[in-house]
Parts: sequence; structure tokens; C-alpha cells
Amino acid sequence: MATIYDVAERAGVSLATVSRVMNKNTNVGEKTKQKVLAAMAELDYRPNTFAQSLASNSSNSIGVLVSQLDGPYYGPMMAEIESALRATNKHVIIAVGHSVAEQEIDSVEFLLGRGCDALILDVEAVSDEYLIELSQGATPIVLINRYISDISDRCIYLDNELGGYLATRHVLELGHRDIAYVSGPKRKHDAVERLEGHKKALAEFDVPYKASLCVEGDYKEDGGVVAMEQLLDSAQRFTAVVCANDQMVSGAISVCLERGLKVPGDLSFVGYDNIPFARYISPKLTTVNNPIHEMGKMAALWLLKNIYKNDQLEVTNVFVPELVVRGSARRPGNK
Amino acid sequence: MATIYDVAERAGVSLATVSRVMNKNTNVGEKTKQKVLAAMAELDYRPNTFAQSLASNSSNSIGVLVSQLDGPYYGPMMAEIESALRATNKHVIIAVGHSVAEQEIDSVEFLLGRGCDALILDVEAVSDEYLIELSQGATPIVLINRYISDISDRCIYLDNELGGYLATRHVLELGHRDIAYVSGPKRKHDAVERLEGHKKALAEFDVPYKASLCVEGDYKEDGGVVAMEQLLDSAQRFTAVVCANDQMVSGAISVCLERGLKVPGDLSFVGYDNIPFARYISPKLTTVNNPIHEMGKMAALWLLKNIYKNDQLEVTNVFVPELVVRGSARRPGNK
DNA sequence: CTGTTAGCGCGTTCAA
DNA sequence: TTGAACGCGCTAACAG
Repeated sequence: MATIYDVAERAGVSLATVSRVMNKNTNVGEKTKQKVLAAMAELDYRPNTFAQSLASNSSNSIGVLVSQLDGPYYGPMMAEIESALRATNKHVIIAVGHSVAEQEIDSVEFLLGRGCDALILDVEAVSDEYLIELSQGATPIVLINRYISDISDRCIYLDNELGGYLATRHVLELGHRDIAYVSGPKRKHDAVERLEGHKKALAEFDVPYKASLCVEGDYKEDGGVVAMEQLLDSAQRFTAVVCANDQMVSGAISVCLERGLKVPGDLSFVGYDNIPFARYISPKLTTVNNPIHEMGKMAALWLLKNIYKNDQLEVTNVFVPELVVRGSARRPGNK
Repeated sequence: MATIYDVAERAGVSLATVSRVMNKNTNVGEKTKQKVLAAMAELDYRPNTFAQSLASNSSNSIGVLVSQLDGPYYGPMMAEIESALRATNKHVIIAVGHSVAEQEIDSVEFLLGRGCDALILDVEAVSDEYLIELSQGATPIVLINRYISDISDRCIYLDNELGGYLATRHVLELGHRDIAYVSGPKRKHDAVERLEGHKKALAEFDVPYKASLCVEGDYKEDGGVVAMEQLLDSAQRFTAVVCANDQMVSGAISVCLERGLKVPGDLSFVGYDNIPFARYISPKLTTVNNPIHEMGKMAALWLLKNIYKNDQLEVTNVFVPELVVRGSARRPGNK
């Protein structure tokens, strides 16, 4: 592999000059610049990124920490982050936190140790304090899916409470009054925020919130299955079910279908996230859109703007969810 | 940030000794080792990975190139690769090829330029020749989802033809004789292999293959929608549809349901991949299991074994697909 | 078992 | 505008 020395020798200049043309330093004569460029091409020269990083103390790499890699949720986000960063020749190092504080911290340490220029974090288990302290360190961080007021400008998040509100308001407006709710894990911020929205909508329609109609799921399909069985077996009356994400809806609906219930004839459903599958399952899901891929993109843009001083980029911090009406919720009794 | 010099000074040894204990080199006296360890802890020392890489010419990073990051397919694969590698303190740099030759090559160059110790590639567009040549370079590669006989030991793949065969044989055994097939893009290897299996099964049952019943999709939900509409509008007779992946099945089924057809009453479906959602859509999908996450894990193990000399790992190259019978296919006319 | 000494390839002063 | 020299933090011979 050719080094900067080889290029310098071939071009008849010093290595400092080669370094200058590489780094777009303008203080180079046009003729010498061309000579160097030619030499680089002839030798198929490629800079050694380790040496660059060591000397410059900057790696052009961004650490991305997500909760999980499988599932329909993080793929689109990762895709957007990768493409936005890649377009500017930065690269992505990924790590997974599994929503466990210890692993999240471990992963952050890992990424920091790898000399990342910045971190994009989608973490759920670590405390606000930890993140605030981390944000004061040398490596900039951006938070996705989390709002911490002390560092609000570094947060890219969805108004989850509004989303929960919209979902429940929809079934209320359809006329439902007995509404079950399948929540996400209470330890996750977005889960409690969505539930708050749910309660807010109920209150607005003067419908009392009944804890017995609210069951906690795990955000996965199976959680929807378990929750639905529990709800159905409790022999409580309800005509609609609002779930904190689409995966749980699909699990819940599968239980209903198995038991011979019609959806949305007997039971209406509203989901959350609008995952790609939402429009292809039967019935097509009425759900709340979660622009997760846009949030990923925005996190990348934030970095480009703030770390690499790539201005003229407009950054939005809060995303607002929208209701997507399809076929899984109807007026009660309207079979 | 403390350097190796600081540690050496504090421990009262030379930097070479510090380097030795870091690299688990046993040629260090127990007492001095403890002194060094203590000094490292006190200083909160963390090695500079760039300097390590520069000096050792090895980065402990693996480049992973996948076709896409979204969709239900690559997430599980990435998850397994990440966790297997991470467990041995290696890290993953990801790149996306989008199934376009130019981008795939570009990404390979990119990862190579980043000094990856090895590459895991899931590429579809580049030629066999390119990969063979690449495999002879300095950086080891492993191929996922692709078989090239010249470098078969570096290939981790699924017997796609067998999978296609199993899917179609299933509906044949149920008694179907008029069977439509929704293929993946013909430019993708796995798509043509699966189609081959389909034809083989037909031949075995003396059912002639009719090109008019075979339509090419794009492996996405929408492709299933378009293909199904085309099939239905062609007014041809068929009682079963075999799709080259589950996403297309879900799209296809949604069209049928919209047009009032019963599944599997009027039309039987068999998919391919057994994506997580397959068991939660209605009807539950009969499909061919594609152990993509195991293949990801195996690719990682291959590297650990061959690059980092981590022996005692057993590596399997070929994975065999299995039929998963659920509810989307029945005997014809059995409503 | 431990210390000394070269580099690894490049960025970045400082002079010229 | 260009070049010489030093240092980034660490690994890997080679001595001792």
C-alpha cells in the first residue's frame, strides 16, 4: 500500500504538500497540486485512516447505539442515519443496548473507546443524570426518542403523549366508551408518555380511566397476545382496544380472530408506530404514524451541522405524530 | 486522557511492559503485572485504538455490507453478527449496497479503506469474478446468501432451491395443480434459485410449468400487490399461489381480501422466509423457514475461527430450509 | 522476565 | 507557497 511518502517522492514534493492537497488546503500552487493528484492516482494511493485519526484526533466515525436491531422499528432509522452520514464520508459504528442500563453504559464506553466523533443514542434504561453528564463530556451526543429538558437541543423526539391522545380520541369520537389499553413496558419513557395521552383523551370525554382495562405489554407481538387473552378472560366489557404499538396490535388481533371475534366488527383496534406491515395485515391498521426514519435522518443532520460545521441545514427537534385512519376501528355496534 | 507512558511511569516500569499486560502477554511477572493493572485503574487508562491499529495494522473491526437495513430481513442478521462479534470486543462497521453493483463495490472500497480486518458481505449485484478476486486480496471476506463454487468455504448460504421445492411440493401434495408463482427479481440469485425449486417440484408431479402463471415481483409488499392484481386480472385458473417471500405474500393476500376472496378457502398461499410477522397475520402464514439470524451468527463465527484463530468453533456453510405449516394453505375446493 | 529502540502513516507547527 | 522536523500512542523486535 502506497503511503504519503511514496506519493511525495513520485510527485517530487514533500509529504507536507501531499497532506495539504488531501485536506483541501488551498495554500498549494495549482501546478504542484496537479502533480500530486496525478501521483496519487498512479499509485492508487489511499490514506491510512488510522494514521489520520491518530494524528488529527478525529475519526470521521459516529457511534450509533440502539435498543435492538431486529424488529420493524430500528431498521428504517438505521438506514436513514447510515445514508445521511455516508453521503459525507462518515461511517457508522453500531452497538446495541437491549434496554438494559448496564449494557447501555457498556456500549457507550465501548463507542467512546473507539474514538467516535459523536454518538447517536437511543437509550431507555440509563438515567437522565447519566446522559446529562455524558453530554458535558468531550464527545457530543444526540438523543433519539427521549426528551430531557436540560439538554433539550440535543434531543430528537416524538410527542408521544400527543400520539397516545390521538389514538384514544379517535375511538372516542367513533363513539366508544369502554376502551381497553395495552401499554408498553412502564420502564420505557415512551410507554408512559403514550399512556398519559390515553388518559388525557379519556378525561376530555369524561370517561373515567379504569386501571383494570389497562394491561402492560412488552411492545412485541407476544405481549399483545398475552395482554389480549388477559383482557378477554377478565370478562370486562370493552368495545375498543388501543395498543401502544403496532406489533402488539397484530398479536392482539390474532387472538381475537382465533376466538371467532370479528375485527373491527366486534372489537375496534388502534395501534401506534405505523410500521410498514400495518397496511398489509387484515384489517388494515388504523394507527399513529411515527416518523422514525425522519428522526434518524434528523439526528444525522444535527451532527453534520453541529460537529462538522455543515451549516445551512435546518434541524427539527420535536416530531408530531399523526393519526392514520385505515380499517381496524369502527363505530361500536356497527358490525 | 492517560497514555501508556503515564501508566508506565506510575507503575515504575517501561511502556513495553504495560503493552504486554494489555495484550495478555504472559511473559510478565505476577507482581509487576499487578502494579501495572493498579496503575491503569488509578489513571482510568484506556488504550487509544487508533494508535493500536496503526502500530499493529489490525483494527478489530469487521465491515458488514448488507443490501438494505430496513425490512424484516436484515435486522435479525445484523443483530446476531453484532452480538457475536461484540462478545469478543470486535466491532461492526456497516454499509449498505442497495443491490446495485456500483454501490456495492463502492461500499466494499469504503470498508476496505477503513481498515476492516475482514468483511461480511451480503451482495447481490456484483459478479462472481469480482468476489473471487476480492477474496484473494489481503482482507478476508465471508459471503452470506450466496454460493460461489470457487470459494465455497467462504460462503454461508441457504439451499434456496430446496426451499422453493418444499413450498411448491406442499401445495402439490395438498392436491393443487394450478399453481401461480410470484418470483423475486430475476437479477437476484436467490430468486432464480427459488424458482428453480418451484419448477423442480412441478416436474416431479408431472405438472407443466406455465410461464403465464409466473410473475416477477420485487420482494416487497407492493410487489405482491401488483403481482396478485396481474394474476387475478389475467383470468387464468389457479387455486394456489406460491410467493418467493413473505412480504409479497402479505401484499398478495391483502389484494385477495379486498376483492372478497377467502384465504385459504378460495386461494391457498405459501410464502418464504418465515419473517416474525408470518405467524401474526391472518391467516397465519404457511412458509419456508429461512434461518437468516443463524446465518449471520455463523458468518461471525467463521471470522472468529479463521481470522482471529479462535478455534473450537464449528462452522456450518449450508443451511437447509424447512417448511413451516400454518394456516394459509389448504386442499383445493375445501372451503 | 524486562527495558530500549524503532517505526506505523499522517497532521501540523515553524522556518525559509 | 513549500519543506523539515516533531509528535500522536502504541506494537514489536531486539537486547539484556
